[in-house]
Amino acid sequence: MQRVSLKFLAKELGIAEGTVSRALNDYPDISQATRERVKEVAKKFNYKANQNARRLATGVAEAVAYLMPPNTHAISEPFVSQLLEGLGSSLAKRGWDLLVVQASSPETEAETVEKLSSSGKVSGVVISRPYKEDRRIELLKKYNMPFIVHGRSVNSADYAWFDVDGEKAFHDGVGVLADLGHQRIAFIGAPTDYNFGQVRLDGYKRGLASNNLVLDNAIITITDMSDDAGEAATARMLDLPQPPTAILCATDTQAFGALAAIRANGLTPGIEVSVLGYDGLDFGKHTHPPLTTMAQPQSHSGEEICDMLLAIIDGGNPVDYQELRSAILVRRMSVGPPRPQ
Amino acid sequence: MQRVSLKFLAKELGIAEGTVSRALNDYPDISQATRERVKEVAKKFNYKANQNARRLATGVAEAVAYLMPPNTHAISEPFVSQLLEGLGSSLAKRGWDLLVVQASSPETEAETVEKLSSSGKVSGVVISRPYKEDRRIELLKKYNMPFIVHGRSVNSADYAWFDVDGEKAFHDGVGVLADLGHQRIAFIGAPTDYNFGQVRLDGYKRGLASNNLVLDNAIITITDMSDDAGEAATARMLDLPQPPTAILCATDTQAFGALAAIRANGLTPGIEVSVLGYDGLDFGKHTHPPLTTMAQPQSHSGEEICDMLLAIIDGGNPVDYQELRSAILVRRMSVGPPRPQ
DNA sequence: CGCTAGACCGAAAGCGCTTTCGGAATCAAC
DNA sequence: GTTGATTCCGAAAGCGCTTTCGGTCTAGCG
Repeated sequence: MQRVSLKFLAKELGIAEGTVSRALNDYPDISQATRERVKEVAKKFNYKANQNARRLATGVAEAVAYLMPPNTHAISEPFVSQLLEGLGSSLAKRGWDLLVVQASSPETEAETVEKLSSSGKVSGVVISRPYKEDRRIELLKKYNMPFIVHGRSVNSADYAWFDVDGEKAFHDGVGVLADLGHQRIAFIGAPTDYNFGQVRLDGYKRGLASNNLVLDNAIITITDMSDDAGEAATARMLDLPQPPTAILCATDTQAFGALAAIRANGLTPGIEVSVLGYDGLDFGKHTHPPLTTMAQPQSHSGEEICDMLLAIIDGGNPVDYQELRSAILVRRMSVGPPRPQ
Repeated sequence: MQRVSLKFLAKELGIAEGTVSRALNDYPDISQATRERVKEVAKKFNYKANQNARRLATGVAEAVAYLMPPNTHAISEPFVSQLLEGLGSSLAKRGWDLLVVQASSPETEAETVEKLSSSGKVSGVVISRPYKEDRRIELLKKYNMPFIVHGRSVNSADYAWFDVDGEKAFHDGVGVLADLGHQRIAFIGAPTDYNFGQVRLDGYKRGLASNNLVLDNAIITITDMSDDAGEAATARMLDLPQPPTAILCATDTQAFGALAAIRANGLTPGIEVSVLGYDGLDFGKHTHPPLTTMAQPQSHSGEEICDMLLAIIDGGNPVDYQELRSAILVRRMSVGPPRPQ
């Protein structure tokens, strides 16, 4: 199979290489006639420009990278999949590529970002779930690489981001529980070196204050975002002299574990102990009982993030691209009024 | 920030560009001394080769693409995430890139494959969940692009693949149900234009035969792979004059829906009606009751698939890379003996 | 001390495309 | 019929790297 290049087409058409290129790229200084002739022959021979050459010549990569969250198994988390899907389809429409890159280890992360920035492979990158202080963000800024973060770090004034207001969500979350009559509301949180972990904790605390509830460290557990961790944390807190009547979880997955622990204790989630999750996973419909949760409006966030990034690549000011969304409550069966004692 | 190129380094070092390149790439005709000197300066200036130039010059892309399954929302399916993660980490170790590409629409799929093959962007591709007759596979063969398919099409003799034996799994699946005493075993399947859909159906039918059970089309429903579809199918079959006592589902997600339909009918899954899923999703632990399922051994399949593909890119014969795995039964609570009538 | 091998490096030719620049051809207008 | 403006295209110079080829220099040998 003869590799069909510009040169080949040019020879075939009897015109210059540069002319073929300009015709294909719709330059205005090419007559309608030759433009059509060129395109026709190109299609006939199924010509596809060599992307590497094109990128080298133009200096634009027409590709963006998604930097996987640092912890392992992150991609299996639904939010990553959702995001990737949105990015992918949005990019595909413009003919751009989506690179998904994983740092092989936390140590090589900086290296990875640097390589991404200097190697010309991509014209922009999106990262998610930043730490409070995130090295990647600093690096990206330093290298002047357009980027957008899905989430925020503590200091988010000078870059583009797309985030859901976790502080508000958790503040309001204790609100719904308190309104139901709960006085002793536990919190299962995520590691606070993640900014979202910190923020959700902050929201919880502020929610307590707003409802004149006392903060009790005994019913606050910071742990990782797995169902097993949620289960262990719940089991422990249920054994307390004064167990909580409701549990607020930083992630749905933790909440799944919480439900299991409650049942294992012979109690009924939603009746004896309420559980409120966060994420809005569809799976939550199928838990026992179905999980009440605060859903991230992530339906088209991938597309939106992509659009924002593209705008920045086109020269937009990152600061103009900061979007804050609100979570919305999905009422299912795991939250109810406290049982009268 | 001065773009640091080979030329820049060469000038800095006072030696020729080509020499710098050869030093960096460990050519044997460079003295130990200059090699070290070059590498040191390269590191000092944080030199990263422009990948586009490199790829253009060498003709090798050092990247592979994952072609997303054609249906929408496919990426949210756990198997895709798992695969992507394995591919990504495996590739990262070698410094290769992972492209995830989505055809913007089914019509443009062929176009997408052709572009992938001709544009020099990648040196190999992996696709999953092929149709019985899959256009992409034909195209990939035609263009002589190294590839491996996750799954198989009907005619899988002449390319590389990695698959789980769905036929056997479903044959054995009706076996475990039959051994428990079930006589009326329903099947909720996936569209049979997907090869895996066909194969699972075939396995089910053969399982019926092996256990001297009659095949009744009334309790076979081919539908799509969502929980809602599973729920609807189950609801319908439960309303039959002779409802099934057990239901075999092509995917766990359908099984989740089946559980819901059974409960909605006032019955208890695992007691009155058994449900056996397929996929081995972790989330199945949290359904009500926990889902018994046949798990795909997908822990490191991404890595394995990557290794196989790389071997083919290195000139290996695709036919030598065909791996068939077996699903394993994960016993949870949704399967039990039929209730004596 | 002259000569032949290596060892090491410089020069240059691409890789396949884009894009600028200028020249030829065409056309209108005087 | 000449001029000036247009239109259209060819030529050529890169983009930043790799890789071949040949030349210089040193070392080793007789």
